[in-house]
Amino acid sequence: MTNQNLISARETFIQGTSQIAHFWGFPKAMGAIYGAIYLSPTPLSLADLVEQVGVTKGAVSTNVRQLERLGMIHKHLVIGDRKDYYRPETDFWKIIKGILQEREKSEFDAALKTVNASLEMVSSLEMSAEDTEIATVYQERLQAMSNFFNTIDNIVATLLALEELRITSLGKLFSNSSQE
Amino acid sequence: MTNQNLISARETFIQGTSQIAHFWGFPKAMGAIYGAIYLSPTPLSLADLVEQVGVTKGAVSTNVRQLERLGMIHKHLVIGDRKDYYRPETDFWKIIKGILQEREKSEFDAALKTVNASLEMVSSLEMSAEDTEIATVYQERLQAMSNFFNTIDNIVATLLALEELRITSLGKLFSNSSQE
DNA sequence: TACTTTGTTTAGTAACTACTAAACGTTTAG
DNA sequence: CTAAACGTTTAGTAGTTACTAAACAAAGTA
Repeated sequence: MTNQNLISARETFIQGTSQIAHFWGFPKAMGAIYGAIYLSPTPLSLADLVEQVGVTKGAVSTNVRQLERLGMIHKHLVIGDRKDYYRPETDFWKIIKGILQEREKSEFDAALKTVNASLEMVSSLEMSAEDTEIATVYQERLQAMSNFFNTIDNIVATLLALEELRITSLGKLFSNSSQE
Repeated sequence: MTNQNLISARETFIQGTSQIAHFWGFPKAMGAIYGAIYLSPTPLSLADLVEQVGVTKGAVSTNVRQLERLGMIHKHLVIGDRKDYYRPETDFWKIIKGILQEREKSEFDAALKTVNASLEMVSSLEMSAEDTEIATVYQERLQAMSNFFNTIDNIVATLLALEELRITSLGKLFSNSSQE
């Protein structure tokens, strides 16, 4: 690739994915690496990534492993070539689903459990009249939060299920065209 | 409040909101402070929060300001009392809407702009035959990502609009009961 | 056998974040 | 006018994170 416009477009994009990653709490290099792989017409080697992203191969090695774990990239092995190449997962719905299951889901559920645990603690034993009033407020508030979390959970599950079924009519409602 | 069950329920809950906050990239103390305010039947002062959360008043001061900026709590001023009291915003949909508008929206849009900027860079000038092929791939991939972001944007906007209209039938579909 | 190529792991570090302790400013009360 | 009450701001710090540089491991090649 020799065209300067393409190179600067790539650099701008990599810069962009880097920022996005940072915003969502991932390492910046991780976002940059995904950006480089995502844009490349051909699978990239570790050495390619070192050159395009500008970090050491150690950093590429660890970040690439994370990306693969999240299902954002895939190993592409070439026979008779010792290098590992990587190609992007381009189905973002699939990526989101994987991340929600792997990362969010676990932490999210843990948080929900804590709220429910508090809720159970309030529903027991006798107490003074004043404290009974407080307990009532606690129950209301904790229940409201628990319900909200369940609602979010259901919405996410529904969205992913819809995408899973590739319901294009709803997709068009949301001007979906990422995979047409 | 004297009942030990209520106190430990509160502590568990505060611990929980603290974890949630940390998971989403906010300070732990911020989550804990919101937890304390959320649960309290009466508005809490800065001194109350210092006691319940266990951080210094400096930390409470700064975190409380953040929470107010995000619309998660509200100042509750009492006439003839110099203290500031805080009460929780209990409508989580409202909170999410505020956060999406304030924090996500800005950063999210910036990221989207970068992708579109890269896209524009590719659509210009003549280049070698080889590079033209690359440019085609770039355009496809960048366009796909741009479309995906717009889809997400539309879904979020739709969800918030639905909640705004309080469409209870859909709410029931998702077992929504946080604000009934 | 020794040398090269490739990826991984480790020790050290620079930058960042969120806190504490304490100084500070402002308002109210005596 | 002084002192107390309250909230904010600042200087310093401990903990965390994501990186680099370099040692290391493994596997092919001369």
